[in-house]
Amino acid sequence: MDKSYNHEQFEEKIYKLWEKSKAFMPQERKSSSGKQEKKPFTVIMPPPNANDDLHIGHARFVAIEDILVRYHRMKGEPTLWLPGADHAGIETQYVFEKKLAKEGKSRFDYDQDTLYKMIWAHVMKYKGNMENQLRALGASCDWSRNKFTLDPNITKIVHNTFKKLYDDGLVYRGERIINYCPRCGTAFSQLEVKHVEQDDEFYYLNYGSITIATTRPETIFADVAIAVNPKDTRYQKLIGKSAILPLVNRELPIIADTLVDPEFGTGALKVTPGHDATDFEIGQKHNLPRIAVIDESGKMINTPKKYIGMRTKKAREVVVNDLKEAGKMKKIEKIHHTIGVCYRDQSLIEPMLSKQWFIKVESLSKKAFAAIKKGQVKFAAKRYEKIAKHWLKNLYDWNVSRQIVWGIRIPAYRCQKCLEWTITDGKTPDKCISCSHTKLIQDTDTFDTWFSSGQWPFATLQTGKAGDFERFYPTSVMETAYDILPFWVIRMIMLGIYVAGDVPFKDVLIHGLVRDKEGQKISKSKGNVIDPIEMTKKYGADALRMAVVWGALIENDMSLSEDNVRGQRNFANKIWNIARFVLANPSGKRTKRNEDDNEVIKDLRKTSKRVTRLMEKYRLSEAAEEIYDFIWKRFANDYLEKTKNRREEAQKTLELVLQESLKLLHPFMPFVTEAIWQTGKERFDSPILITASWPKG
RNA sequence: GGUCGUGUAGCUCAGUUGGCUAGAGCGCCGCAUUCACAUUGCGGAGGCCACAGGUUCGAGUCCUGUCACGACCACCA
Repeated sequence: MDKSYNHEQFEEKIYKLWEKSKAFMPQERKSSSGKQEKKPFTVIMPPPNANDDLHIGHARFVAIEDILVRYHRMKGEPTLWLPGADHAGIETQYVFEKKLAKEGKSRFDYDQDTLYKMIWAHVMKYKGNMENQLRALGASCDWSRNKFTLDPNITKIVHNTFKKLYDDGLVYRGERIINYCPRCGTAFSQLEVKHVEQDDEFYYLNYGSITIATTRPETIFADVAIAVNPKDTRYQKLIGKSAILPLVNRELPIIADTLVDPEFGTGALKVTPGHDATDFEIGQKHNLPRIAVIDESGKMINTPKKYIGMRTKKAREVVVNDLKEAGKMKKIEKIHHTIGVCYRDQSLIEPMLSKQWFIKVESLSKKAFAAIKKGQVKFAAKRYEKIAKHWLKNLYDWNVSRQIVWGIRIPAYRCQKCLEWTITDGKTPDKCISCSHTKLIQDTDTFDTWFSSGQWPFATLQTGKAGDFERFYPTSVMETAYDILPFWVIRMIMLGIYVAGDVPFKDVLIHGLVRDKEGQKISKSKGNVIDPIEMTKKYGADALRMAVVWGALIENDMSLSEDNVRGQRNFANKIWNIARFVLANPSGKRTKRNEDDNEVIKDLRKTSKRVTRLMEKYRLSEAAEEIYDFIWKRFANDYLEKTKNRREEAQKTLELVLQESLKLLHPFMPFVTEAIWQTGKERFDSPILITASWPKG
């Protein structure tokens, strides 16, 4: 054995050894007495986006899940960790469009089919890359069951689910105010809109009999009424009268609605149902028309001629100027308020009218809520249960259509004669369901990525090997980051219950983010990124894995610095050198244990017991520290030193303690422990560590 | 405005039904070198556990309030 552990020399070889041993696949381990196999332990990997390298956050989830999986595998449970990749609709298209822009091209230079194929090629490259990075981190997942969200049999399931929802009356196509990003050219769901605070101008405009205040004067042409609060004494006598829209002198009715806040602005609201969600609601109640003055590219329409075609920002300037000239601008104030921006590119979200496919969520979310309440889904950290429940109670109907090509095309076909829609399970229909006309055209929209990934646990198992779904569903634990709890976790519960008839997982383990050593969020713009692959190359996968679970509870954010990784590399070297010491001597024959031997074995058992208990409670950082402390302090610094003048006598005990230490540490640091095991395997109780038996407490 | 959460050594964090003489890693200081490992060993400094009240034989741990910070949500045009 070398003087220090050289990870580069072992990692690839050992990964291949594991794969060859088939340990990554769930093993049938019927006991000799013919009893049933142990209950399987199943984890569906949150599929990383197939559009980029893994980042440090991925390294943390890989470490956490792999630790759990390896632990349960060693306990002899048939263990399945099912890997996959996500096509990540909007994110991937966004990345790809940036790449096109660099070449001076845009998505509008290609037809839908060509663009789709180009993105496909791009994604396939990154998908393979990403999978190799998972291997480099030591992920012991079953590659024979690897899945991609755009696999034909997965999209088939997604189509079926949509059809089922439609047949059950849970899908409708509705004109609603949607969150539209003109730059991305697509609508977003409620969850994909970020709110940021900013200062803006607040314009007070003269509408004849009444003054209104607005931040968006360019939308006045879409006004259809003025609303005041019915209790507002200032305006009560104006209700039923009319106001005059400046610049175009259109008459607007003054109506009363309780949604108007009398404290805000002048207490009078310009009702613009075409470009504001609240106004839309008011408009519906009062049966008002809807006018759109901004189109999908963010340009003005349906306005006086001079504004048509202007971008909204420019239009605002010109309108403000015209209002001033017309003497209709009473005053301008500053206002600090919150606006919606695209979570992807931070550009302003335009609320606008659009026809989209919606899913009625109420019946689904109620069942999901009940499942959590009944404990069918348990959250390892209670505070996330609260958040999940909060979300399930506050969901709007889910807009699942996106105006992008990169995704699963919605199986909705529109009749060219009667304009009715025919929904199928993916097949092109022969004829329209309402008029039997035979010319139909498919909707060009694709599904929200979360609609397909919300079906991931049952979709992956139903399209896997025969019997997988029956054997592994519901899965044991869903481990994922808190920032996608509302996007993903609650949708999986909703759709899992609805389609597969049972919750998708029994436990939810939410992990926190990895931050830099000052506790700052990691981002490319801050320049504080920690590249997991670079760390792996420099210090070894074991060191990185240990570092990303070390020092903070799984559910909390953690700070990581290179020093932490280096420290764990030192620990890997420590166990290597312990082994070097122990394995240097020939295996002892019969030996007499003295008090030191007995004590260390007793402590080993205590440690094993504690570690096991901590693992069951997902307290991985404490388990890691327990093992670290035992191996470094108790075993190396204390016991091992005491054996130096009685090597032969203590040899058997040294080997036993080493063997059990390697087992305890293996889930955390799989490579170095297996490397040692293979070096001295004739002295240990299994030919390969990955499937050796977990120490008894 | 609402919800969730956080404030413990220089830094990053543990401290799970109240018993702590408050811990770990990193950092810092001193000493040790042909011993499995300097990717090391031994020793050490460093904390009114945010603040103020309360419950209790006993509170870092429970309750109330205050202050500070963070995340998320919301129809304030």
